[in-house]
Amino acid sequence: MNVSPLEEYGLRCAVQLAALPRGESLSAPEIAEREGLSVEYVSKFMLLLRRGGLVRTIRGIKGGFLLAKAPSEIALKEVFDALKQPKKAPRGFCDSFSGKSETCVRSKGCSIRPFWETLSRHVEEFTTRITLQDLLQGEEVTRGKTRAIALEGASRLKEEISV
Amino acid sequence: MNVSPLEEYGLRCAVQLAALPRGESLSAPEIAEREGLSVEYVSKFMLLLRRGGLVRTIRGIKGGFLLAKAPSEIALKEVFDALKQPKKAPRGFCDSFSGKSETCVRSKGCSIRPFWETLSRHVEEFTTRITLQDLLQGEEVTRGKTRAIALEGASRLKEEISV
DNA sequence: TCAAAACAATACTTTTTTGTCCGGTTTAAA
DNA sequence: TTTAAACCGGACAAAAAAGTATTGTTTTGA
Repeated sequence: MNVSPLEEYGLRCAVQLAALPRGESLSAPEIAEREGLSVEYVSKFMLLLRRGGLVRTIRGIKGGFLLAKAPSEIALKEVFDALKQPKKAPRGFCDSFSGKSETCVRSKGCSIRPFWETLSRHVEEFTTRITLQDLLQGEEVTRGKTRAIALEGASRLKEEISV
Repeated sequence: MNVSPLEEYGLRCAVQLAALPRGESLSAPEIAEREGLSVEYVSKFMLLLRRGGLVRTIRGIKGGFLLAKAPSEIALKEVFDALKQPKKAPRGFCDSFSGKSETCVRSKGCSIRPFWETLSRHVEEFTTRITLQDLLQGEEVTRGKTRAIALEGASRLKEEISV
């Protein structure tokens, strides 16, 4: 239950692009310089982000990267999804079954799944609602928005319960 | 942002112990059998859980493992903490600074930290409040409790805001 | 007392992930 | 048309994590 380097650095690079004036681009060496990473490594993230449709590239000398959409249109979840390991499906509880068995031993009556599902849902809610724009606007806005999400989610729960 | 095998399997093994009648123990081969894991692997988890103070062991033939506390006294967070890699501090955003710099490049004005902190706090809230006992009691109870936690957290937020 | 079964702990192997390297293509400008 | 700077993308190396093996210690009971 932790953040992979790919996720952190990739998000940081995306934020760098989000901070640019609309229409401007940034080259890999420039991003690498700003984030203190190697150019090669940054290139790797950017390729993933491009394949995920979040970033457009300009080739040739004077080339670089820019966001494919406005920062306010890009949810953090999109960034994380783009950065996921290409082959590997993401691990949740119960996805994995252990070596000896053909399928999850507890396909039925799993004691862990309900907890895991609820938690995942909350995380997903956050990451789909917070955008690059929100991060740009800094601490105040991010905290404010997360509060709003929590409150709203809670009212929805209340309704579900009272029905 | 995913669950490590250690965390999942370790928690499962803990749940196996929680399901036992009070005072009874379970041997590594028995746990391994029930979870479809190798005995050696299970032993590894159990060692971590013991070092974390969550599990007591009985040595010798007829030996085994049992919880050191009542299932209702063991929060999931304790289990996860015990299973963390011994040396490695957990990765959060901003913990890591990249190769070239001595400290995090964005020690000040980090655009990612407030988001990350808020999310972590929520996750922590869940894992400290849900216990092994809750998992045992099944889907209904777990879902109900997670709802309650969400609602309560939201009211607290409301107070903070209105002050 | 001895053997069998179980925990203890560390070393080892395999797999996955992280991060780098390098030969290729594209494009702007001299 | 040549050159330099940048992206492309797969191969490769290094580090971390997952999972196994092994050797040793403890205890029960024949």
